[in-house]
Amino acid sequence: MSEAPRRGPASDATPPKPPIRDSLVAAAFQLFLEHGYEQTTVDDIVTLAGVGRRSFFRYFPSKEDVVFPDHERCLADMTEFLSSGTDEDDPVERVCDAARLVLRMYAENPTFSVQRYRLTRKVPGLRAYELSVVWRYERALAEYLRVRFAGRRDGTLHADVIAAAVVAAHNNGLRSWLRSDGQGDAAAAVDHALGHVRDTFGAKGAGIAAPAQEEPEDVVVVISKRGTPMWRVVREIESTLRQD
Amino acid sequence: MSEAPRRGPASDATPPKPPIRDSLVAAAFQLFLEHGYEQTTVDDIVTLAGVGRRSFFRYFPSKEDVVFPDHERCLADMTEFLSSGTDEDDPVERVCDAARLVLRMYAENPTFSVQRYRLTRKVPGLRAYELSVVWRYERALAEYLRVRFAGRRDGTLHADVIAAAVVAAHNNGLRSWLRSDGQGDAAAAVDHALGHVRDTFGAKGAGIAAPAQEEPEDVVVVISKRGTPMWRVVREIESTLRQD
DNA sequence: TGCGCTCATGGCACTCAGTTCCCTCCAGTA
DNA sequence: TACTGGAGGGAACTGAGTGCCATGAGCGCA
Repeated sequence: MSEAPRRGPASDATPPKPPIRDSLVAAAFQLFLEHGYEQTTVDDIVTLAGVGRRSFFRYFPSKEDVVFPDHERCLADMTEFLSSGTDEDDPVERVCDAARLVLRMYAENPTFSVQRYRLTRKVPGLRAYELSVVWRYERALAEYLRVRFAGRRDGTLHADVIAAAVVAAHNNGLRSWLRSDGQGDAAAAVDHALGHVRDTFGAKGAGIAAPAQEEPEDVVVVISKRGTPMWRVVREIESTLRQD
Repeated sequence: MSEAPRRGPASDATPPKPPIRDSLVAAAFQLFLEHGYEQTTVDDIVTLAGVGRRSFFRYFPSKEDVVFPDHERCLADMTEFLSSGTDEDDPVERVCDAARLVLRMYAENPTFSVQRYRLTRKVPGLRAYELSVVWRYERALAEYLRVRFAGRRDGTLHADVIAAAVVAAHNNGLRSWLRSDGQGDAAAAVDHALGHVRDTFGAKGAGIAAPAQEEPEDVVVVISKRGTPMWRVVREIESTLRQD
């Protein structure tokens, strides 16, 4: 049956009865796959799992959470990974490696991940929930990059764009692996996708248009197409001179 | 009181009684700002608006939707804008312009947009809803780019990454404007942010601080001391451009 | 004029997610 | 034995969202 995701850091010796949390996840996925997500009520789940209804909401804040039982831990792992780096790390490489942590979580339980992928694709509520989870990953990456790019002109803009690109590339690779029913090489797909991001934004790619980083401080260079409307040129200048 | 968002394409002659939809939006925002989103029930809204509870759910599929009353139309505008382009259009320019459509919607009602921004920042449920809206914009951009990049190696990957970058840049500019309580220049902020995306991904980088490998013929370079009065800079540019 | 049709609205009751409050059970302990 | 604290169970409540039906206004048509 559907494999339960990894336990928390509790005791590893639980031979006879699986802990309630795992029972709930297993029961939920069995029913979701059999009758659909919306057709399954929380009462159905707790009945199958043999626990009280109140206990469900003790382990999962909402019905949606039971579908993503390990994202909270993964997010904690990611923030810890990012905060444990040094200033020597290339920032883009670092966030790419952080994204690989998420991939690893998915790859640990291929059939579970594929089942969940099929569920989230067809249930709008679950898709929305997943978006909010992905958003938290993206925020974690962006926060890290904002710190690393602090002081740089348009640092937060760089951080936000690169974080979004990394997440998009990761998801592109991840989804192509999930669509293959977990048959292909997940790491290869994501590495390939992240490679493009690194080529675009990475250190040797010279970054995006870092304006005047090497210029003397009191000079601004504006390059504009001949024929560009004047109001647009003025607007560009104004927004550039405005310090963030 | 809180300004109602733009009507649909209905009759423009409705002097005495605002249509039910607008009454609901106005009543909802009044209560949300006064007591908070979660503290306000749908019953409160319909009572204040003077309509039946059942009518609320006829106009808005959920309580969250009343906070984003015009996104559906904007999304339709965007998809229509994208599908009405030609193959001559630069794809990156096109999606940047599509993003500007969203900005225009926000800029049309500054105070409404700022109020909504404050709400979505503090209510997790609304934030999640907004994420799902943004996701649909991003999907529309990515779909367009996938078609334009069809046949190209890693076309869908490029499409996904660029769409994500455009959305992130747009949101970066939009948020900075929203944080200024709608005082700053929204278009300038977003143009500036999108300029970086164009410089990173665009075919011809014709923007601020573009990597200056362009044909000199198309390009004007203005060098100016920081602190120079704006009128002097503008005059400099104008006189330069007038030379043709 | 009156008949029937359609459509917008209101009202009522229902399901179900999520919460609050309180209960029991059990382990450890003095 | 009594005390205590935490884990779990259960009843009742709130509120979002839905289905069903009644009402009433407008409208074409005989």
